[in-house]
Amino acid sequence: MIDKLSATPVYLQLVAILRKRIESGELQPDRPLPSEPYLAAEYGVARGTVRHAIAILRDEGLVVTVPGRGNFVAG
Amino acid sequence: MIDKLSATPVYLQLVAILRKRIESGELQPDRPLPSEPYLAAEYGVARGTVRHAIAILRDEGLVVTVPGRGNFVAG
DNA sequence: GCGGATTTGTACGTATGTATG
DNA sequence: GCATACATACGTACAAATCCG
Repeated sequence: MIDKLSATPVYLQLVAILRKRIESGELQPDRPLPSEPYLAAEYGVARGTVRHAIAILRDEGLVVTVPGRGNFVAG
Repeated sequence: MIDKLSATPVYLQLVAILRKRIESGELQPDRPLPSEPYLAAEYGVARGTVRHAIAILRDEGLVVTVPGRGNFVAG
């Protein structure tokens, strides 16, 4: 999934992957994304990199973050 | 300047400080801000915290970042 | 053109705090 | 109280871009 040798930064690769998972319907509106630690383990990246990617999706309005609960696909 | 015990996160305190330095005219349009390592040392915070604050000012359009050159007050 | 210095960019790891369930 | 999850903050390392001698 993630190519750490690519010219595209890992966090942008992750943005693209998560956006695809959302737009494909695999991750559905009002449903939580996998937790940040889970995504970090799933893709073999640091949690900070996951947070960087999610922050971009949040800016785009695709994701809503709720402290203590999780990151949700915008409804 | 920075109160690490405040309820206001350090990076938001830094946003307020830098915004004031810009709006007061101390930091002038098209002139560079002090470098990130310099600001980090000046305020006794980590460089990541400085970058967090600058990213917000960039989103607000007050700062323009040029890789390899520096962060500039929007002209 | 080359090398070194400076500055921002990316990525990692760790620790602690806050909110929720 | 405890476990889970996000928020903040620190530190480190290296890459990439720029500039200058």
